[in-house]
Formats: sequence, structure tokens, C-alpha cells
Amino acid sequence: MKTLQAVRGMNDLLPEASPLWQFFEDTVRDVFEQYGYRLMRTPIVEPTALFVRSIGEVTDIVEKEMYSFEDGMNGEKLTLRPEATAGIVRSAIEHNILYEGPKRVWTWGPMFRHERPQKGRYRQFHQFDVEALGFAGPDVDAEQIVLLKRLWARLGFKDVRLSINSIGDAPARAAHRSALVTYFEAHIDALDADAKRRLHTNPLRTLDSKNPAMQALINNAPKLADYLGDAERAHFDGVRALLDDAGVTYTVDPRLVRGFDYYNRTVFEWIAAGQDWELTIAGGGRYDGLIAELGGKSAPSCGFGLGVERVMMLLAENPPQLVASLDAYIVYGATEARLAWKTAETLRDNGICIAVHGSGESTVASFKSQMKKADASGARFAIILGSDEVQQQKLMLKDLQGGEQVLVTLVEAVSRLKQKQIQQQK
RNA sequence: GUGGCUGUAGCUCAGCGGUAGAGUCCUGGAUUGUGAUUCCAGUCGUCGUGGGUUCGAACCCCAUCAGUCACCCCA
Repeated sequence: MKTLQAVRGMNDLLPEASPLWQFFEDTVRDVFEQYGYRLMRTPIVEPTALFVRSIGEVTDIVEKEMYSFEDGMNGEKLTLRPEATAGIVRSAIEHNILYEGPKRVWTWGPMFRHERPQKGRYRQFHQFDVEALGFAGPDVDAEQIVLLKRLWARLGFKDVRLSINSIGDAPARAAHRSALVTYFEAHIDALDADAKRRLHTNPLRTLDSKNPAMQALINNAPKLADYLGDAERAHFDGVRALLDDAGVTYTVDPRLVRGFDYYNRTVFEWIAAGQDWELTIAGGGRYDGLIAELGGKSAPSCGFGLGVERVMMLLAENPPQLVASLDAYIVYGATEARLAWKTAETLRDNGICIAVHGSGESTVASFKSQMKKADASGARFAIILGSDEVQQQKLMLKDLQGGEQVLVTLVEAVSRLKQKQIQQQK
């Protein structure tokens, strides 16, 4: 029989890695909630039209990276979500959740893009996603940026930097774009192959070209900043002023553009550097027109996505000290198996997290090997239950970090384990 | 989607036409019921998969799958 393997670009999360993921997820939730964002969840599958209309018909994502298919039952055109914002907005409109005013929400889960996999880039990847729906002011833009700064601090990240830019509103962007196309067309002989190919599809990307021969041309190209109106400029200045107040350092990167058509005004990216890589770990911006575009009442909004796998790469390079989830691991002699099993259940009644050594079909492993398992389990204590302990109606409680062991009653064991739980929480 | 590099034990990798290896992990023992270290012994493989060349292929060739890097693009 042929052994099956995971679909290309889609990864398994193995139990060894999950404590770190859980630490990260808990921290993220904590910070989001601290800013008043509330969880909502939307389906992974959405109508294909939702993404075509929100992300933009001529983007790479829509043209060649979406997992789209027809429902075999009724022929509906469906797509596995490539990003989170569209689904949130669809849901917000459908349930009219902005009826009572603006709302801060967050969501998370798997996203799907059919790209060629690389480090930090997968076909199924996970994002946390934060959206401030119906807020027009620059304060929420800045709020989301400082929220992320707080998150990096909580995670212990140091080499993280921020790029921001204003891409203006749609008319300014359109005017700049056509000026850019005109400019490039006038210098068509100086363009490299990529730039020619992108001339009419994505001329903005050419501004980001790494080709040294193009730099002079790019430096003299029309600047988007020159096309911004007073309101757009004031908004961006507002964001910057708040970031300055918060002591956030950033660089304004005129070349920063984003892949989705719905963005306007503020866009930002947090970029992290690992030992041999540099990747955007969070990116987002304002999308004032999207909700109206998708049929809702106009509601200017701002949001960002956070790439979980990429953050995990950084976390894994400098793992935090994690508190063991198990308080104790119980080991026992052959004749004490039933008692050990029942004792563990009694301890759980008292709020203790405890694993019982799993037995073979007819044999009980030696104390030595059971102790090795106890050590490997990450439990703080081993509880030893053998004939000596049974005779005295007590348990041997061994601290696996210090090595001290004491003979205690069940009640004493509970109170000692509880005490350690409280200490660890501090 | 294009191009380069790489797939050998659970993990990290050596071997590069002639009987599949090391370290680690795991199991048992030295250790009197007790997890580090040390020492001893042992288990573990369709050499990614499918074809081809050859007396003989982990090794050479082709295809394919996967990983990775550079593009494209992006979280």
C-alpha cells in the first residue's frame, strides 16, 4: 500500500511543538482582549465572488493562488479563504453587527494560497486577524500598530522593525498610477523584463525592484505622496503623531504597497529578522471603501493579519521558559496499578493535572523506566506508589526539579501540589 | 508558475557502482523499587517513489513526489 503524505505546503503540528504554539496563542488572545477586541469566527469556505470583489480581480492571489472549486452537489462556486478580512466584512454586513456603532473584532485560523512553498510560506498557513470596523480616525490605525508592538514585547522579540506608508485614497492612487504608467512608457527602453511585464498589471511593484540598473529611473518616478490631498495627508500625520507619542520607531517606506486592492491610506508591515531570514510577520492597513463595496453601509475600517508560522519561527529561535502543564506523573508497582489509577482520578477531582504511566498488556515497566517517562513528561513532580507506600497509606512525592522527596498523605500531596501551582502562576 | 540545490534509522548526517553505517533517541543491564552523567548490550531502514542502464544501483540516467533557496508574489 502506498503511504499517504500531507498535501504539499500543508503542515502537521506535532505534540512536541504545541506548547510553544499554545503559549503564543494565549499571549495573542491576551493582548487583543486588552485592547477591547472581541473574537468572532467565520467559515473557512466562502463564495468565490467574495474574494474576487474584495481582493481584486487582477491580483495574483485571485488569478492563480486560490483554492477554488465547485460544490459537487449544487454547482456553487466556492473558495478556501486566502485571507481573513473579506469573511469578517461579509459577516459584519450579513448580520449588521455595526448597527450599534463601530466594533473591534479579531479572528484566527487557517488560510489557503496555492503558492510555491518556502520557509515561512505555506499553502495552508495560519493568521491572527484584527479588524476595527467603522472607525474613521487615525487613532485606530496607530492603536493596531502599538498593539503589535506590545505583543512583540510580550513575546520577547527584539529584532522587529516597522514600515509604514500612506497609499492615499482611490482617486489619488489612480492618478499616481496613470502618471507612473505614462512615465514608464516614456522610458520603456530602460525597463527590465519584469518591469515591462508588470507595466500595466502592477506598475507599483516596479518601484520595489532590486535591479540596480533601474534605481535611477525609479528615484525619478512620480511619487505617490505628491498626489495625496489634505485629508489624506492629515490622516497620515495623525497616525505618525500618535506613534511618536507612544515611542514607536518606524520608517516611512514610500515603496510599501500591499497585495489587496481594498487598502487605502495607512498601510504598515512589521518585519522580523531571524538568524538567516527576514520576513513580514504582520501586515495590514486601512480599507475605508471595502464594506460599501461589498454592499454594506459605508464604514471606514482598519485591520491587519499576523502570520502565525512566521512568528513561530522567531519564537522557536528564542524559546521562552514554559511552565509545565502537568503537575505530576504517577509511577507504581505491579500490584498497585489499580490504586494508582484511582489515586490519579482523586487528585484530578482536586484540580491537579496528572498523567498515569500507561502500562503494557501484561507487564508493568520498571520504576527506572517509569521515572524516565516522568522526567520526559515535563511534570513538576513524580508520585511514587509502591508496596512500601501502600503499607503506610501514603504517597512518595518527588520534586523532579530539585530531587527532594517526601512521604505524605493524599491530602498533604494535594495541598503541596496546589501550592506549587500558585507559585508557578506568579 | 520559472530556475538551482537536497531526499539514507524517529532526529542530525556519513557512504556515491560490489554484504546499508555513525551519533542521538529508544529498550534492557551495571544500580539494593527512583529521572542527570558514565559504562555495557540490543532494536530500528522497501537508501522519497516509479521506471531504465549494468553481471551487480543508496550511488549512474529519466520521470515523479516532497523539502529548500532565488525569482514571481506575499503573512
